[in-house]
Amino acid sequence: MAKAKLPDGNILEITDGATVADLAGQIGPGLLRVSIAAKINDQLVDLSTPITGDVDVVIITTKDELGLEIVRHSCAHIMAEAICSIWPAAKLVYGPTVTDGFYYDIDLDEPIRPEDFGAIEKKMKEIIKGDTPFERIEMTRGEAEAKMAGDVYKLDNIANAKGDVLSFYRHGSDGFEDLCRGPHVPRTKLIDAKGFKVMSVAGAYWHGDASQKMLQRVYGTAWRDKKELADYLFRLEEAKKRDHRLLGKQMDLFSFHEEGPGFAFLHPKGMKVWNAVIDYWRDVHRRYGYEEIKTPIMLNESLWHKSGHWDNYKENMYFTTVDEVTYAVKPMNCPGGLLVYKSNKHSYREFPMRVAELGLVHRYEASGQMHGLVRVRQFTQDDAHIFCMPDQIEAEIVGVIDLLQEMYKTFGFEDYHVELSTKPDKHIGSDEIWETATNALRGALEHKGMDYQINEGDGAFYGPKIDFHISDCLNRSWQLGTIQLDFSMPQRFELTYVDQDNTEKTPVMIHRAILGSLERFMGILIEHFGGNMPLWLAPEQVRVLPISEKTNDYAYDVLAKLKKCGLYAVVDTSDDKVGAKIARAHADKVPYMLVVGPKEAQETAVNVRIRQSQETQTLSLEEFISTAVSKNDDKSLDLSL
RNA sequence: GCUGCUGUAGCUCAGUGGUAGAGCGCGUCCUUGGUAAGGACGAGGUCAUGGGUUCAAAUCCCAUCAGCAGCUCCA
Repeated sequence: MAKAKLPDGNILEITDGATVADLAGQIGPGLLRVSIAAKINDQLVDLSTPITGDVDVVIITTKDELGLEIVRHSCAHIMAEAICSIWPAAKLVYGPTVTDGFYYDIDLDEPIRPEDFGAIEKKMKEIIKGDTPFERIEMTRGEAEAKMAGDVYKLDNIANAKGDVLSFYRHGSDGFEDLCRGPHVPRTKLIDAKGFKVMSVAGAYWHGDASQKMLQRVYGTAWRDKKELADYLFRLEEAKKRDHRLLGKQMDLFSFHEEGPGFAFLHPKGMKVWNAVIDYWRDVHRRYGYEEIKTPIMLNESLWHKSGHWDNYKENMYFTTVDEVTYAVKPMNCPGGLLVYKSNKHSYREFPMRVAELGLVHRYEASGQMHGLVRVRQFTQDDAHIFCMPDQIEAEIVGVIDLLQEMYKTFGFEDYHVELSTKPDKHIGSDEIWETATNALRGALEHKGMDYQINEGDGAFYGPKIDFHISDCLNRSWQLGTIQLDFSMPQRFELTYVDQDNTEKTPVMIHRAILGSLERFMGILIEHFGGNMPLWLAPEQVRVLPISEKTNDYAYDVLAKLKKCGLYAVVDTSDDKVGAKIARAHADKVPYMLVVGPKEAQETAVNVRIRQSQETQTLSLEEFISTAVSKNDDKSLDLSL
């Protein structure tokens, strides 16, 4: 007798060689109906797997996350069959699951188009409704190779597979087979025929290598049922409404033009957000002991030879020639900053020396890389360089992280992730200095108790780094802050300081940015708040809505007082009804709407309605202003009065 | 950069090998209305750009530019 130990501690005895499905049936017929696969001794297996000996068994059902992933992967197989039946020339490459769905990479000369999705889905539904079993077929590596002879993609998959026994899965009335480790749902009908959708198709290089053939990657999503799918599609639509490119247009914050691809034009309202960010940035940097400098946006080409940018980065740089002298538009601020450093002799007594610059840089990004404000060709880095001695590194990194945490918290960002990148194969500097520096970075992160991921070998050639990433409305991750140690620049530029013993030494240089690019940061801010900016960042903070022309005079009085107190206020004297004015103020995402009519005019009061709320409250004008001003000054994220 | 898709009024989008459309916005007028959109009239478009096919092209074809999705890249 085999013994199966269940997660609840119960031990069931079953006939040796009986399958997981038999076991599930024994526990309860209801369980068998929703069972998809199982874990035997932590190994994922099909329901049809026989049980031998004493084992731990966890049965995976449609309700489990893992079950859903198996449904998605099985759905990928079914989509592959559907595509092969429509395009017999299609060659299958690789079809894994991803967040919320799956994709299948396909090599097919004829393009698959969105208008074909309906036909693919129809065929998939037929296959699901045919309710054929997923059968596992095992064979040796040699047999698998013989079976797939001539199919470069599957032979490649076989070569990459581990172990001597490989498996294929067969389903469908036509006996569609695909190389796969499994497991799969036992029968096709375990996938809800109304719970999946073919989403999109895009190019993807084989092996993710741009020198390889471009395949067609067909994306799909699959859920437990129709409702879950509908919820997902709804969430996706809602997320798209937060897109900063859309909101930037709707809220009149910025624009892009064909005349300058990748160059953002900030409109008056966008500038208000921008300046609020910068004012705050300056305030924080003063408090953390930074000086600020400004260096030219273009400098003689020779400087970029010296810095190494010309050798490593010239394809991405802009150049201009005047009077036969070539200038390079800076892609980074450091060389300019180093010239400032070199203008004087420095002593260890000045260290740590923290020098910040809001530097406008240009990088010629390839056309397909541009994305709204978050990937542009001209952007403003909130850069700073810290010059210090080796034993000051860790304390300085801790200081930068403190500053970063304070700023992110003020903006309401809690949900960022941290990566530490270490020495790459191609690098400069001794192993010893790399180790000291990497330990300093790690030590600082640990001192701050931060969770981080290590990217082994992903550092810059000139030093290790810590990056801070945050996701946009569609869960695409973008880098904001970065802290990089640099062993290259101080040498190339022969930076020195005079140490205690009166000898000249080379300082350690730390590059750091907190917001990264102000443009990118603004894009992320907009998405983070869905356009509903907190008071201190709102481009229009208060809108005064007179009930009729008769109270326009009072409305202008209110407006004047608001402006005098430094609030961005506007009055809406259009001859719309107050309901229409409120609707428009909501659409414009104005934090406070002040409705004023004869009643309010008589009492020098305002009837306040807060954005996204239905409630109103009447306050004296004085009280409203003092509360709003203090919330503005405190950078409060909360609008309630 | 690569694959696919898209480009029509300020914005969002219909549309068709034969006279250019809607809603919102904008302007004027009526309306002076108490909390999520009152009414009338009007202005506004070389249908991205350049070629080609055709009696005829905004529509079909090619190229270019720009944007979108994904891939690759981001020293």
